[in-house]
Amino acid sequence: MTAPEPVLAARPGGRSARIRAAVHRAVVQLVAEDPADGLTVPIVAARAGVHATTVYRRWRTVGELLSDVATSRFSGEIVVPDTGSLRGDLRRWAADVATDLADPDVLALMRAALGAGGQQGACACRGDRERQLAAMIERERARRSGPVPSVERAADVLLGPLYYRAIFANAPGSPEWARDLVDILLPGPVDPTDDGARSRA
Amino acid sequence: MTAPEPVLAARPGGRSARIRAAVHRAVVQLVAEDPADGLTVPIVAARAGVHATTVYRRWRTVGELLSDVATSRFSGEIVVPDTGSLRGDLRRWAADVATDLADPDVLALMRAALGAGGQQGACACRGDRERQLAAMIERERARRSGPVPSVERAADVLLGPLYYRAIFANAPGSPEWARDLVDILLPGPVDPTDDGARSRA
DNA sequence: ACACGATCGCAAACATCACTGCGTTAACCA
DNA sequence: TGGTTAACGCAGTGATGTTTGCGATCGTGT
Repeated sequence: MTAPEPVLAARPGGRSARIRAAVHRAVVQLVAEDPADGLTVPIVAARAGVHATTVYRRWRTVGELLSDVATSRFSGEIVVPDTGSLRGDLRRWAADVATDLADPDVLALMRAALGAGGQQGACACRGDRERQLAAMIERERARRSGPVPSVERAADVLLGPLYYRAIFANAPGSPEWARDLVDILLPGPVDPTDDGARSRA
Repeated sequence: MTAPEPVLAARPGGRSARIRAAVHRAVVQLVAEDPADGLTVPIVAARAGVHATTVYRRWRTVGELLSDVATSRFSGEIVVPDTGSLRGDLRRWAADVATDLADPDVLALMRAALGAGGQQGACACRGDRERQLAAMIERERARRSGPVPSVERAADVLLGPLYYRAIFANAPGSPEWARDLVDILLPGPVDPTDDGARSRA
């Protein structure tokens, strides 16, 4: 009642932020270098130029650390486009996601987060993407009155193939391929004006 | 030229097979019990009633062990149906895969194999499924002369959503939902006789 | 049934990891 | 600008994981 927000107000100051960034960077590097090799706290700490104790205190286990890194990496990296139509939005967005998933380092991070982070890690990898999908579909629902695909179906048809190819087939799809996935979700003739390709105008 | 197959003929006799089975069973159990907890060789060995040395010698790392277990688990578990039509085959097969993926233990094993096994683990989880898909499509190609979807597209539309829901969304689809995925791959009116549901006749 | 050799169990040595106080640094606030 | 305290560095310790050499066991072919 006295102070505005007294409880649990952390101290995200300069040093903490610097250490957090260094550790995150170290994790990304190490996972990219040798995905199979078991990641341990001392190794990460050494690479980050930080003491292992610090890592143990901020992130209890390697799994939590990986989940945290994955959450940061897969949040805000892609922006929701606004082309004026759902088809155009989805096409550009799918192409962007495909481009992002084409980076081997990203794949290594996702696999590591899935393995060590379990349920937590899985959510870290897909949470933001599904939210973006929901935002685009919700916007379309407000725009038009006709039938709009559900978020679930959009995730099945778009994120399913995208993530499957990247993680399991280890052959990330091209942006063009990803763009065409939208035609599975939205049947009917393709309106040339609803293109997700970078307009040169 | 002298002996039939002299070189590198291992000794897959009774004891080796027994130990292999015990270790595999231990891995499945432990991964199912606590997916996030880091799996180590001593822990697996203790559960299997085998000495850690043996595990270290047969499988060099935990990653290789997990890949091996995943390969065994995801091979031969599902048989390729033969209903007489591609649509029927795929519908029943997709439903079977969905049923298999609904087991939390299977999900835990897949995540662990992805994390520790890397590329190897990923292939272990999808290899047999994609081969089955190719077999069904190849059979259809020999049966009819019309257009038949490619294996790649079938994997995108069927395995993509199936695996995505299981691994990332942690909400495995129902067999009925999986069955309907086939209608995305094979457009046109659904022939009632081409059903993948268990016929009660 | 016998001999050969691959595989396993065992124990010890070694390396690494995970955790715990305590002193020090530096971010936050008045 | 100075005090307060959360967060970090440090060193030591117990626990755990990994490797290696040797003797024993059990499958395999004759």
